Amino acid sequence: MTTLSLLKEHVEIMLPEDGLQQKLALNRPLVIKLGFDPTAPDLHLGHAVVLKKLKQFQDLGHQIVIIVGSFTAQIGDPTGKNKSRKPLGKEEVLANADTYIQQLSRVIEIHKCEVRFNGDWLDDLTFKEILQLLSTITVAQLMHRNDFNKRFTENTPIAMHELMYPILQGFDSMQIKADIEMGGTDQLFNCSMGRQMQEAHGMEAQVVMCMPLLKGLDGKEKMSKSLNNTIGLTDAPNEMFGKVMSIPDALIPEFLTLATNFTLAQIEEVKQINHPMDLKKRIARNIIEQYHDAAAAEAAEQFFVQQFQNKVFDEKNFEPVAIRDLGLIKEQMTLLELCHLLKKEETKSNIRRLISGGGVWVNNEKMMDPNQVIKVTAGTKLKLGKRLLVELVP
RNA sequence: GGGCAGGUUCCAGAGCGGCCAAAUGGGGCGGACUGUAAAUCCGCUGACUACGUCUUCACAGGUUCGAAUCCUGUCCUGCCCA
Repeated sequence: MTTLSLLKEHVEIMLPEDGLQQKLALNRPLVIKLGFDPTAPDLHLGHAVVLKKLKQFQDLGHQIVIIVGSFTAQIGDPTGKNKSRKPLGKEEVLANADTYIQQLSRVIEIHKCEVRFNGDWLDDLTFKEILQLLSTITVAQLMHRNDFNKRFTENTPIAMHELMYPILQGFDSMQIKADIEMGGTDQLFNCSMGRQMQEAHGMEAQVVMCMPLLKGLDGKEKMSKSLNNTIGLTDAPNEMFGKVMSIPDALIPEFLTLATNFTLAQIEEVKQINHPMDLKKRIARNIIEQYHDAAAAEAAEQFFVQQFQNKVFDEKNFEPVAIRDLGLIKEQMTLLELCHLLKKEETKSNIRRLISGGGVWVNNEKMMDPNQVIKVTAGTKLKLGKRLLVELVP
């Protein structure tokens, strides 16, 4: 396979179409830009699609520049959904950037990347300079952006500063003299703004490469933290396995090409597997191999088969929780109280509903009365909802 | 600046003086079925010291025995006009 076709693999949008080969023809390390907002610093498989592509560039000796949107985070990429975003403090930005970078290193070689904060150049812009920037962009151009257009025609508000977001992102590209900007297809507009601005300022326009957006566990929306349909890069193996098994079958081809690291030949091979369930298992294992290791993948599969398919409530599948760590030391308490201690993030009302709805088992027996008093003793096994399995230990 | 229409629970969207913690749909969470798939069916979906209590319908006051619903002011949004 040629370098070009390898790099083009899975790419959904390339702007201009022959841009990549032209850049490669320059025969020098290219500056590849990837930006992110340091808001929700949890990377998932959706991000990984783009990151894996970056890794390919990196392996070929190109320079990756990560832009931390320390400034733009305060605006927020206008999706229309995030209402008023509270400005992040400096420490918060740094902390988020840190965890983010740490997670990036699960896919790319972070020590070879350059990390820049766009506050470095955006913070100090004067109003005059800003106006100069703005003068190269027309309202009609901005309105081409899908999101703006939609909101405008639907009479939902668009704040002025939201219009600035793509422009600032374009400015970032000017600053670092990006040759290529990568992103998901949802970034197409923002990225092409960079092209236009670079050109307007006498620079060579960057090439825009957009990767497809991986769908989330619900099979409908794109994978996104706020939709709670993600498989996180740092998720535990068992969690990853279960999540992959729960995707709708219709999503299999997409996961196969975008979430696994199978080669095209391997994909063809794996596709021969008949039962969708087995196919998903294969995918799940591959994903865990990428972010953990083969042994973990093996173990996760075993766990899954035993726990959810054979419904064997094996001792070792229960997560041990020390009674003394529960915080409340009482010999007896109501089921409600105990469950709440095990699922602190839920409201008691929710726990109550969970119990009354038949979602709680104690020692393999369904308990539907929240007020049932039970003895808190070591060896007690609880199942709360579909996922949480707990065994009390001293 | 003027005229008009609006701001309701996670979202969309009813309600327009008591039967409203608020219809309906979506989403979410449980349960049945299953392959932790899809489809289908059932229950739940403000909080709590829970057969009762408390806090919600932009905000602040007011009228009423009683307000999401009426009045006044404020803030916010959209449309039209300037």
